Amino acid sequence: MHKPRKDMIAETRAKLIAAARHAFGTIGYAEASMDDFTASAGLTRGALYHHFGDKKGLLQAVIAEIDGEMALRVNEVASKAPTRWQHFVDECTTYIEMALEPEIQRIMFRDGPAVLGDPAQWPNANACTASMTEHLTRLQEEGVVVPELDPETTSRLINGASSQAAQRIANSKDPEATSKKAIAAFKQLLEGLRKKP
Amino acid sequence: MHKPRKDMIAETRAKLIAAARHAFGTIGYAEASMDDFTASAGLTRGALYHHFGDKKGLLQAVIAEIDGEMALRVNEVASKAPTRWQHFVDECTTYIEMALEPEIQRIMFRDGPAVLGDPAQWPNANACTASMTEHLTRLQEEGVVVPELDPETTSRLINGASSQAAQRIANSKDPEATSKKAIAAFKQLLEGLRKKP
DNA sequence: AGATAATTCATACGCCGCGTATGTCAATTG
DNA sequence: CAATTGACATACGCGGCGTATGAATTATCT
Repeated sequence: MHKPRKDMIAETRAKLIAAARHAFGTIGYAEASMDDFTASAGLTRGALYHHFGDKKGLLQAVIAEIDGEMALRVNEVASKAPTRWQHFVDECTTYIEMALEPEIQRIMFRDGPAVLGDPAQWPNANACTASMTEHLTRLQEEGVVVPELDPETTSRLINGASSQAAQRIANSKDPEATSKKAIAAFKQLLEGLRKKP
Repeated sequence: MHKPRKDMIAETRAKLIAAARHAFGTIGYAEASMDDFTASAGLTRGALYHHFGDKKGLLQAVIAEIDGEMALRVNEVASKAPTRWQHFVDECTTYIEMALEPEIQRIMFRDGPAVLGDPAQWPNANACTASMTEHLTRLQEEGVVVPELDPETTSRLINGASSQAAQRIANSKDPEATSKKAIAAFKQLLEGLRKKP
């Protein structure tokens, strides 16, 4: 009794994504040879081109997967905050923490934008920003955040700052100390969004 | 009467940098063929490898040149502001405006970081951030900006947000409207840095 | 000034990675 | 049980990169 065909396909797709994700996350997109990492999954480039069209298509699939995971983690952590504002701040700092992981940093914040362009235009990879945007909208409705801002624009800016913060921490000689400084500066910027009493 | 040798060398270096800058800024680093753009400068890859070591080395030279130009422009514009805080804000918004130019956006904010890594670690390409960092330090001394922040960290975060703002504007259907929204959000974030009276 | 060394670039070669075209085998469909 | 579709592997050619080599000009030394 063999597995049904659909399962086999899903399995090869998953294997390719996993192998590519590892290669992209370690040696980087440009240096990752398709022959090499398909072989490491027990396959060949034939399978890759069949399922994903080309190398960029596979990168998109990897990014979609990571984006989904990040959104899950962000919601999980932030949902425990007492106030909505705190929820929002936790969301942002969690974002920074995730961006510290080499794989995420490399794929989502460096090679991804270079190969696929502006992250705001990526298909199937906006779960994180979407969540942050929604919280900002709510905070505006509740009068916590100044009302004249465009939520999505704001969350994208925050996203950019997060990415820089993470890079700075990751490349630091003393990540612990740098992390404190970066998060402090970050929170200070966020304070600018609050309505003054 | 021939030109002295030093001038000839400087000229070929300049020609290579100019050709590469154009190629990198339009079709992008990865797509730019060394054979093609060296030929467009009337040279071959031999000259490139001799002067810059490899393709990355040439990218570094291009980046150093652009960075210098950006720092000049930022200082020029911002120095006309009445107060130091306004000077600082103008500096930031000028930064966004420059990041709107396709060549700068592509080379400094997309391909550059992907190929050379964290911009904070680039040699000979920190004039812009250095200037912003210094102004932040002064503003802290004058009591305008909250004192507990690390100036360089803060300016790097701002840098990241600027880059995102610029990308958002550049890819927008209505750049005029998006620009207003992005700069508004950006200024709001900067407000968080100010000491409350 | 003449010989030698060093510098500046061009040319030639081989390797590797990518994309496409083609082939093969299994699974589905009627 | 044919016929067809889909899922991969294999084979081929092209282009880009890096290096090794070569040629011509300029600097250096005696």
